[in-house]
Amino acid sequence: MALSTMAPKAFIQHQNLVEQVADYLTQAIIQQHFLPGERLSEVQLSKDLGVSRAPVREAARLLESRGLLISKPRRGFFVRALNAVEFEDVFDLRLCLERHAIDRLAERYSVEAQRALEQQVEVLCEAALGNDETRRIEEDLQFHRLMLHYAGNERLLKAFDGLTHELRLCIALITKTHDAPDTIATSHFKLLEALASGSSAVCREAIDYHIGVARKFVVRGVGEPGELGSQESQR
Amino acid sequence: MALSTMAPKAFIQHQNLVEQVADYLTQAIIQQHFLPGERLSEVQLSKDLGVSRAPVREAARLLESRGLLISKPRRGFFVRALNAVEFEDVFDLRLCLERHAIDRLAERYSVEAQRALEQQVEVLCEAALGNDETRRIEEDLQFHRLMLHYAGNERLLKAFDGLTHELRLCIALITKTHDAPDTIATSHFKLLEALASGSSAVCREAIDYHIGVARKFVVRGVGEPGELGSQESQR
DNA sequence: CGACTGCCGACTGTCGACAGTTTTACAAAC
DNA sequence: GTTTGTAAAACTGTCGACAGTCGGCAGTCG
Repeated sequence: MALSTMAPKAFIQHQNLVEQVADYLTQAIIQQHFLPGERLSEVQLSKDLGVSRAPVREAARLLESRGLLISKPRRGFFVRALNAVEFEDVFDLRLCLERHAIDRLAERYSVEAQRALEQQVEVLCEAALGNDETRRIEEDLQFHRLMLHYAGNERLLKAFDGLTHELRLCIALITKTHDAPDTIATSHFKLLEALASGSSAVCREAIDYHIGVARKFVVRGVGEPGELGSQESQR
Repeated sequence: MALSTMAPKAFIQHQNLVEQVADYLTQAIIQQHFLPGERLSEVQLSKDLGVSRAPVREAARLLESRGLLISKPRRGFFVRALNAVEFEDVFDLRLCLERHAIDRLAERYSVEAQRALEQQVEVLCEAALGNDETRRIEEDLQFHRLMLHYAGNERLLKAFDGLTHELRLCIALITKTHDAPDTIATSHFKLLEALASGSSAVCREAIDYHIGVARKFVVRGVGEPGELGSQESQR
């Protein structure tokens, strides 16, 4: 067999049914095939996907932990609905994490990190010129993931990853976030400049501005508060 | 019936088996009945607890999302082991969240928030005098939960709650964190003073000091890096 | 005509079982 | 003694099924 020529990491995707179902559900929610607040029937999903209820349940639990679904005991799972306050909260938390990250990163800004970020900005700019909105968003998020990664705190990155699921939901709920390509480029270049300067204050100002722009784009157009968004405290 | 005199919220606790199993597992891990890195057998747990494997699996998934367990495909669940770096990361993230929270809280410091926090400090001081170490930790965490809550960002609080599970694990892995009662008291009173001052800089200094002390107490005595702690990136 | 009560359908929570895979134990060969 | 190959045992991933519960609807009483 020619297996030796392949990447050492497992290529045969042993992708669990759970992950497949989770991916399917995530896409369906992001693309609004399920409306916010809608109830998801486990049996219906099992039938549609041709699997049993066990993986569907586990996938739903996974999406619940990611904030895309809400579980109500003996009632089932509902698609998370976000009101304006929750929108603000998500972006505020993002600001919190990224402020900290850029601060840490400025302290330990290696050439490796610099090159990786510059390269990602190029990829992002290229994506911004194309028509694929989804890819643009993903490359944008990837840039920020890299920032968090090189900040040197994996737990911080994990928290950010947890937030990105909701972030994608926020972005998806707004039909148009299409910035002009040059806006995207300069906005990210400013972050690189700030990092290169090494100044904590400059970095903070840059990230505040950067996220402030994104927030403004998204928050505009959010209407009524949905009542399904906030799960009550569980202690 | 005298039901009308009781709280309107549901009294009969519909506690799922999943939650019960999750609580049991959490306690067992915190109290080190399961050692870090140890493999958990689903069938064994089902037999021990007298339930089927389904709720055990779901509870394990829940604890995985909380960072107390690690799942390896086709291998099962393992108790999370934390190395020194991960310890630092947890406290660094905590610092990140609480810095942001105290900043937000200082902007909107209501008398209601002030009274709630002061009351909680009293409860904490009382707990510090007793012998119940667990209760002291819980009351301490509860104080910080209140801070996050009154900061006005529920998503921030949720992130903190997610972190507290790992935080408890960190604390549990250290045998002695026993601060003197007066240290605990003054440490928290300083936070109240800082909030009352309304100065962002003062607040930041106070929270940095507060968490710095806690971190020092915990990080000391962490030895070898455990290999099970870091799950590789999944994208 | 409105409110309450009991029943019905649908669904979730839980269970036991089967198939495929990983681990372990053991024997054989170098 | 170390390594390799094989087989059994244990375990996870998945499935179908049953029981208890929830929401809605019809029937009944005031």
